[in-house]
Amino acid sequence: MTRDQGIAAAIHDEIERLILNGTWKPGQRIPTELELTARYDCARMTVHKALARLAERGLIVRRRRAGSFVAAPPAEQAVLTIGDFAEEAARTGQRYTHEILLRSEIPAPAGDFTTGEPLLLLHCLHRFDAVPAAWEERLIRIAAVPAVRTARFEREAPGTWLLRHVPWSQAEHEISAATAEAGVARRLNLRRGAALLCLRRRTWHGGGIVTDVRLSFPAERHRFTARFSATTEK
Amino acid sequence: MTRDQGIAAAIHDEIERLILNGTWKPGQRIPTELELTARYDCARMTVHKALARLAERGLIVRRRRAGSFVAAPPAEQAVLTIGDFAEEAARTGQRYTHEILLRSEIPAPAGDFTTGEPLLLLHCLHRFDAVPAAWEERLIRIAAVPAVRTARFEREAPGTWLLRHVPWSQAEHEISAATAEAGVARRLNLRRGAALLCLRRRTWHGGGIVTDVRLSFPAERHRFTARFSATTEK
DNA sequence: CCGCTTAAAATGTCTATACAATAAGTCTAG
DNA sequence: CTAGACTTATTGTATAGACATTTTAAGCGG
Repeated sequence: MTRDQGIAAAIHDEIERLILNGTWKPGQRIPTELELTARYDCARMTVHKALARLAERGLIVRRRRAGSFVAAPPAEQAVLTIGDFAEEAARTGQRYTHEILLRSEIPAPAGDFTTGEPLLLLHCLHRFDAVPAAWEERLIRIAAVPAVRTARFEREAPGTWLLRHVPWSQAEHEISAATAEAGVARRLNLRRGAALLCLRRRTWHGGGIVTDVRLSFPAERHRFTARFSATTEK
Repeated sequence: MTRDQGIAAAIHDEIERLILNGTWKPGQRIPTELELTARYDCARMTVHKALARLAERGLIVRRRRAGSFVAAPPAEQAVLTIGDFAEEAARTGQRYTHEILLRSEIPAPAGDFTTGEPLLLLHCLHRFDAVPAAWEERLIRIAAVPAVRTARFEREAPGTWLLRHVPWSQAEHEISAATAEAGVARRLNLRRGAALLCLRRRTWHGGGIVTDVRLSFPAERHRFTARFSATTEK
């Protein structure tokens, strides 16, 4: 991370280090741009760029006339990466397969969709090395992705297919736990009442909802992990 | 978001809009800095600043000599905000209380800590409106936060107290589901075998682990939600 | 047609300067 | 002592120019 070239990057990294190792504490005022300009013997714009980046990343807060201050540590945040199944399997050397168990066009129920609008309903079972790993129930608004009508989802699972067909969407995620009722338990090869880790994701594009998916994972076979660092390690 | 002042901000926002609404598609080449300089009738540095910001946010990819391209949409990511209990309760108008049920100094077991090092072990029950909402088991490395020895955790829960005493740490989160075994079930007033949503968080500062906490939530009373937008809505 | 060199296009960074915007501090009148 | 006006320190943004860096593309010799 410190291998970046450039004076501005060096200043940025050095100040970041001072903040992260506690030398400069939250609330403390840091030197002004002019002082840093002198210390590093460079142009003010160069210092400014370094500080602007630190401010954008939330490590410092800047106020005109008052100066720059080390920010208070943020409320705990976690950046979850919801991996693509195929990708995840590849990483762990497992074989991934999926199977569409239901495919049906239905009118939208009340809720997030415009009632009555045509939707595609899919049920899909995901397996890692032939063992059921996730159960997916998905609704897709056909008007948002007309091509979905002819998609067969044989090579790609619906989620992966959509990622390629709906660029730059927004999503809302909800993670919860539940106990398996009979239908899901049978699909996932669990006993009724087993704990499930559930992920619901609704995806939007250009103001309209695109898809609403619920994924259920056997508790002992899946977990979400996230590393959060103040420095948003890239 | 578009209320920012300035030419660079305006250019940034306009290009962002073109990408998000699909006018400029992933992979597509966007105009060069020089072309944009002409289009917006401003200095190259101004355009550069706008594009650099878009690149940092991951909406475009820039390659010298080749040009700038709309990036492929990222793998699904979700930014989870793990709210402070007290804060969360205040937001929903509930009354939050916590109770320390165990406090004990123990030598570190094998694992993430240096074996044998003195730790503080805490068990804590969190309640919303007197109803058990979360069960916390926490280890704190005393050497990392010596002040913890004298902290009483009467007004503040351990997590909140630590946030104030350990600035700018890093953390790793793990979310899973489980079924309640007897001890936890009793604390949370659940029947055995009920589904739990579990969060484990390990926090580091300056190279050393600070605390390792496991939180268990009754499945039907808690969920994590996260909104992800390409635009990292602040 | 291949591999090497060379030119050039595009982005990356820095400098120096100017002026704008904000808000903390200071002074003054009452 | 306080309200309001003024000063000024500090950050925010823009400009124009210079040079560095990277990598595609072109040209050329074999």
